[in-house]
Amino acid sequence: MQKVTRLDRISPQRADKFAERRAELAEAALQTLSELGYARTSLREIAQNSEFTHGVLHYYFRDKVDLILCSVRQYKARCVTRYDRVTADARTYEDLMTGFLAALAQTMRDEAHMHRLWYDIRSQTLFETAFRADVAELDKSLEDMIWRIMCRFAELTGEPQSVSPSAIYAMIDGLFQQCLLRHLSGDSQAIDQMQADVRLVISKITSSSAPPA
Amino acid sequence: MQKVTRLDRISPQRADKFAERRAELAEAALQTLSELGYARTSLREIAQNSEFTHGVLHYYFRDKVDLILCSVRQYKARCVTRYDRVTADARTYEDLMTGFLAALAQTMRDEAHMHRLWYDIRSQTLFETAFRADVAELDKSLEDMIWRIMCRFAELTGEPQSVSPSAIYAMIDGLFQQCLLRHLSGDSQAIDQMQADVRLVISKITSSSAPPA
DNA sequence: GAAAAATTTTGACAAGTGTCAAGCTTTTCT
DNA sequence: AGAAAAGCTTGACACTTGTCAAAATTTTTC
Repeated sequence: MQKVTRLDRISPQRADKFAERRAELAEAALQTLSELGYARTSLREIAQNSEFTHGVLHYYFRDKVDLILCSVRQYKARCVTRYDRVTADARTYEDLMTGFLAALAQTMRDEAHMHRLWYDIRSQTLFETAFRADVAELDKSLEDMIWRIMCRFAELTGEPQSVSPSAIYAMIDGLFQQCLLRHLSGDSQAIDQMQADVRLVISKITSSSAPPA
Repeated sequence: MQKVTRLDRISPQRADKFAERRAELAEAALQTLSELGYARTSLREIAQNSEFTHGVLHYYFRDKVDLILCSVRQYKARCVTRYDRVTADARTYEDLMTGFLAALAQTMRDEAHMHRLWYDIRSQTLFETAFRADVAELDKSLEDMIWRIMCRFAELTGEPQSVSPSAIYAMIDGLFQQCLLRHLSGDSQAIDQMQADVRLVISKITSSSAPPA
């Protein structure tokens, strides 16, 4: 009973064009989602942020979930390699620290709206199973990204890692999320504050010390 | 041009009854929100979780925002004093640690649905200014709660505090949030994992050590 | 117990939602 | 150039949403 649509055909020539449009519409969806949030984003609103009308969305996507899933995947692709240059360039502990903190600050300033969308969708995942797999995958990618940086820190100090990848990611993510809320609420000191906090926490984490008896 | 409604009268006798109904309906709202999430919670759905019909909501609340705000405040009242018994009872570092970790685990098991609502609404705050003040206040209360525990840790070790209240809260919140997502996704090890992570992080944080040069 | 006030239900409204099918326009193929 | 396919628009559908007013009911007051 499966209806045959454009989505099932695999014309190798046309596939590019089709995928291109999908990406274009997914981009419009990202734009809309980051502006309005998940709860208030409608297909018509998304279409208005593109150069097409709302009907076209069902030509390129099975349904709303399919569209949003595609958007999230597209967001991910841009997101995960963002900090790797920082790791590669740093030659000293302080170099790496400064570079990492600067990258965090720049992300906060330039991509605040995209990141609030990320947190919004991740919260949706607490209720809806639909996005769960994709969100978990993206979350893992971010964790890996942070872990690469922490490994570089460990190399530069000579100390071994003692905190697990997922834990250190969760902590930095928590600090970032807190900063995002303050930043969007108009707190001009939010970014500086976060930088100081992250610096201190990393210094604590990367130094070995016996836990108290 | 302000319309006179029941909300403006201050019959000192009746005020209790009125507030009681409000609380009752706010409770139904909490129930619904924690089950469906913010995006899919409607007034009719809330009414169905109460013993009234949907129309009554506009008798007791100005609008939907008023109702949800009231719910959040009600949620807060129960939430913030939850861990204070742990602090009071503990006589040793290990006591306090065990008690705190047990309280975290119990919260995760018993109140997972309520806490996903909390994260959902906090994410809404990234887009909407309506809840911002209340969310910030509740967030601060939770921060204070965590800080009281950390102060007790500091007392028991004799070491001074070095990480700011907001930073330590953000980190533990991050760990809790990560655990919540795993827990709701069916990961049976999520709680144990969180306990181990929190234990390690607190031990790192509460021990003094010079940051690397 | 009747009048007045408070409470609750009912039903409607205008607006917005995801979805889809029919038709129009453009591109592609032979 | 003509036929066929792909791309896109339009308009409708069934349904849900927040809001509100009028009526029905219960409670209080005198």
